[in-house]
Amino acid sequence: MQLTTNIFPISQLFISIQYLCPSPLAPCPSTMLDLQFICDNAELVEQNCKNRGVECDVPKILELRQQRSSLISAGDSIRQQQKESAGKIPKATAEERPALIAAGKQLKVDVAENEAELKVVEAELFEEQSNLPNMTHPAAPMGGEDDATLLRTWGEPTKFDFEPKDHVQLMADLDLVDFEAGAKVAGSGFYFLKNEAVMLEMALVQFAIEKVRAEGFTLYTTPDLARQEVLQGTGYQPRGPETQIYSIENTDLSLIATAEIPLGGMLRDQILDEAELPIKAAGVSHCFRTEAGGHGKASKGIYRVHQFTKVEMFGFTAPNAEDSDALHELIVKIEEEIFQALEIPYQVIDTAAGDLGGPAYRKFDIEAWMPGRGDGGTYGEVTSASNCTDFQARRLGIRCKTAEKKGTQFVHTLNGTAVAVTRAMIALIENHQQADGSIRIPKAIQKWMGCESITAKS
RNA sequence: GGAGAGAUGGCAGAGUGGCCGAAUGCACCGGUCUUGAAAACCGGCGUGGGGUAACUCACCGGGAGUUCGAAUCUCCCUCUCUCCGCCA
Repeated sequence: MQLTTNIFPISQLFISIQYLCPSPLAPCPSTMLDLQFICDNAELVEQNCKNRGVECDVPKILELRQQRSSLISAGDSIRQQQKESAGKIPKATAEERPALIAAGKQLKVDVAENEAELKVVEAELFEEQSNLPNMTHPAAPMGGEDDATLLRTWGEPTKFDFEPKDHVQLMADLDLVDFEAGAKVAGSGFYFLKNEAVMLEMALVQFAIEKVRAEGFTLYTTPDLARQEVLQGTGYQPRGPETQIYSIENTDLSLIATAEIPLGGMLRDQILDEAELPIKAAGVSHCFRTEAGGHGKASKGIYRVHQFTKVEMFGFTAPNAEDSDALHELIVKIEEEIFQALEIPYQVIDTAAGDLGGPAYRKFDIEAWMPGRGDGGTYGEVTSASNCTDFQARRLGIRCKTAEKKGTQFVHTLNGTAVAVTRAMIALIENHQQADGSIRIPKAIQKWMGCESITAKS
């Protein structure tokens, strides 16, 4: 079973780490499945783990849950006695008092002991439970990275009647980027965009936010930093040897890897009214990734960088598959329309179970044709849209009240890329290059570029 | 950055060691009354855990502590507000 994503090299190191964290880039499964569900559907859960290539110990979870229940019951009854005994003291006579206080002291010790035991069991249970990935959409293909279903293709790989250049060459020739300066200032993996590339970044962002806004998404710019608890709540692992996240020393803050983090964290611990769902939010943010372990993987130019700008869609829906699947479709539709408007050929894939990462129930990626990538061009990932059902919401504590059911239920969350600027820029530049070395600007973004093509400076 | 005040249920707002999971008002839901509505009156009205259930436990911004007993006392943290300074 292939466990690595297409972004990371296969190595023993990663295989072992990925049992804890299926993809260092994707959220870690510290988010989780409902305990009751696991116990009621033990075989299903076990089968799902096999399909996803994740090791799990469901019988151990069942056992730990049993232990937990009895410890809680025992603790409750001790506390009940404690309350009762303490409650008698004010009315007790002077002679009765010492005995009651002594009993109270003993009960206090018993409670502490019970709590300590419970803590151990719960920690173990939490750990086991956290290892379980989300359930998988019945239509998602089985297998690993190479088993994704090709859902559809739009356009044909661009044909050139000249020798096409890759984006590194094009950007150099047109004076659109300065990697040396980036390295000087912040190190390898950083860059300065320059001249029309700056206009292009702004144009792509502007185009994307207008698009998602028209589709009913509320726009946000988000903090580019988030607290540790928000990172974890969203399912990211902020610290540790293989983290993808930059942390700020002497604080509990980290640079976000995607606006999914602040957008998901935005409604943490809230109870929503079903009537206000779905909530559709889109965020413009910078994304920072250490790309630990990513070196050695072909990554020239701006394909894999430590910082880029992205417009991200995020959704909260009512807790049922119909609603979240519907929003998932909408998100993918928007992503496709953006790339169609940019006149970039692409394909849409339905990611296979073994390559989903922890929180995703289903994931659709758009891979754009990149003429300069690989040998004679390949499709490269430019967007990713996941339905995480209630997996993230459980950890984030985002619930809703529904008319039918008593109490609350965890909402479903979804996320998808509208535009990841650097990746989109590669596809745009490489596909729209002309024989004279200039780059044609698609009509959809000309009004922000202020030109119809990028040409070499004299 | 300095000084002060504060954080209690959907909202407002009491409560400063036991009678408090929490008064009261508003909002909300159900009922009575009404031709209908309003008003009035009656009743209900937080979340989570454990238990087949009766029931029980936890939660007063978060964490640790004191105590037989904590919304209430102590310490740390976070956030909000007011004033001063600084600043894009």
